[in-house]
Amino acid sequence: MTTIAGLARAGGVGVETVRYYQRRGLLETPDKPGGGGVSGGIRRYGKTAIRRLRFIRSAQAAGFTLDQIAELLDLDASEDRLRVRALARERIAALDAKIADLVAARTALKHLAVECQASPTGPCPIIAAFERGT
Amino acid sequence: MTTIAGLARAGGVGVETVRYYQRRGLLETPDKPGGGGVSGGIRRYGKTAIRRLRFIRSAQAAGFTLDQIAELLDLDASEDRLRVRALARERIAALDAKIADLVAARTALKHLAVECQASPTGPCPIIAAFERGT
DNA sequence: CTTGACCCCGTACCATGGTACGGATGTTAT
DNA sequence: ATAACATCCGTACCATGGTACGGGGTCAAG
Repeated sequence: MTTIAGLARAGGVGVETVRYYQRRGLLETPDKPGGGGVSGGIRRYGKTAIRRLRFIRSAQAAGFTLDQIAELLDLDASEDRLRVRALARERIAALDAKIADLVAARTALKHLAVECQASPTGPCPIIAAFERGT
Repeated sequence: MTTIAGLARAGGVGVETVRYYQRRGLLETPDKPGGGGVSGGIRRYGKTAIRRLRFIRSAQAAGFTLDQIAELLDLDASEDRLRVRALARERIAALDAKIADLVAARTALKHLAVECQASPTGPCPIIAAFERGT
């Protein structure tokens, strides 16, 4: 049981980020303590919260948006594995597309950089390629 | 010589995007015509503008930010090829890092998806992996 | 019983790359 | 000359994922 700062530390994020996730509905905001109607002041977070925060971070690392992560968290509760797999497949396809784009860009740029170094006269091939719309 | 709509079409972007690039200083805003002080109304764009717009689009495809593209455009004028190569190398390194991240995410996710399909009992491996922080 | 550190909450702001609105003015076709 | 349409320009808004601010409350140590 820690405070919000401890939770944030456990998840490797800032306190403000935790609060942001709460606003987004990704993390729940626990009730304040004070067993008898006393409006106690400071919320406490347990292992569930930490697990959830880690979930968010690693799903994010897999490229899911916060909206998609919200859905995954719901699916965690509903155990709809088909839908989870569908989301995973979608994400894989998107990652494949993105990777292909980046590899193409990288290859082209690398080629141009080599060319530019090799031929120090005339217009810069990198700039020229961009001007041709390549 | 076309209007802003023609320029936008030539670059495959919307008119508002052209105007946005102008605001960002990436494209110049030509003087309005009207040779004798008459404040003529409609700006005209030539091949230079089209080339510049294409430049922006293709540099963007290589992952440069608009700020970096602004610098590249300046370098185009100054012919500082060393700096251009430096920017290109930076970009290549960033692309490599990004690609590695995405490939790792893709591989992990793919693995989990297969696993999830293979073992339809117990907790969903995809969800479980995220909860472990993988 | 005060000081200092931390928490709470609403609200505002940031970067990035646009997209939309709307009144005024310009241009073109009929 | 008048309707229809495009351009101009300032300004506001959008999504995404945060980050910062400021006034007030709470809590533990000294």
